[in-house]
Amino acid sequence: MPELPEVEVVRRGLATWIVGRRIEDVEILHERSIRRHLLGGEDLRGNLIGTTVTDAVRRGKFLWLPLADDDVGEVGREPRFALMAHLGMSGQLLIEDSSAPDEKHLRVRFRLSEGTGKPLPDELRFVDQRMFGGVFLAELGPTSDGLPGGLAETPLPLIPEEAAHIARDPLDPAFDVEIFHRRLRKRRTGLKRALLDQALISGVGNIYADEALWAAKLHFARATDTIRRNETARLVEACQQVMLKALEAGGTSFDSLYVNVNGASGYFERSLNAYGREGEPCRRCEALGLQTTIRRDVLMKRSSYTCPVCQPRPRNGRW
DNA sequence: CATTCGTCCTGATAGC
DNA sequence: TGCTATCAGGACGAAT
Repeated sequence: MPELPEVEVVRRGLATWIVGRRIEDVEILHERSIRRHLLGGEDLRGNLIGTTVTDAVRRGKFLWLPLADDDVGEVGREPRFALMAHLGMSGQLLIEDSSAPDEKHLRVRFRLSEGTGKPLPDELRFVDQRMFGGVFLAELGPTSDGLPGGLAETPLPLIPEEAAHIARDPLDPAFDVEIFHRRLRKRRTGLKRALLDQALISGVGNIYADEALWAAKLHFARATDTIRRNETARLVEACQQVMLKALEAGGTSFDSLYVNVNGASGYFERSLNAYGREGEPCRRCEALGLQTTIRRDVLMKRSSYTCPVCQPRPRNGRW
């Protein structure tokens, strides 16, 4: 499941291989993957064809490619539109040559102009088995979000309206722990629910939420309005540490032509401490000579994994 | 207003 | 063998 590190790996691949290329054609193989483009497939095609990708930007799990219009007078100006993508659960953005056979779950094909110099793959493909993800055209809004977890001054580039409600992620240099702490304390919910709320802190999904909570020795049901400043700091550091480690593991091959999200996340599984480890020993306890096993609970219809010793359940917790 | 729930989707897997 | 049931999860609109 692509969470922030996996999406960042994809972003780097796109920044390396797609920026500067022109979109020559768009082929939509499944309408569902463009459902968030309300004006439909023909509108999407018409708006994309002839534009040039100027950048690859990410916030949380949202990814977008700002586009310059080739029309006279538009080149060189700040892009006003972007091709927005969300990978959902199973989405991939693959950079491939048109000679490569179509993937079984190929949903949208973007044919690209040739780059300068050596021959480059001429297609960007959106592949998505479960179709929770999608692509669409977004209008870029003003820079000053001043909002979700952010500082007043927002560095470029512009943010699509559809992502304006998404908070800063823990790897964003402008992520502000103090603002996050204050907003967290105002919540009347459990800690993991808050972590998964993209309007409060973005990029954290079910897997890294469990990993960060384990690393910070905090329970998912801990009431957010009782969180202390040093606990928030510990949690944010845990999020950063876990995500940076995953990024390090998956980001090493970002210049590969084949940007494979699943391949990247496959590596991460080997270094998980909590997620998916029900019944297996807690590594931290094990090092201390204790025989504790990770337990699984169901929260929000999703699995949550904790160490009952490192992460004791709070008395007045909120599930 | 804040918070929580239900829904979308497909393929792997378990159980009979 | 082949059928059905269950599970996985991000985001968003609906319900509370």
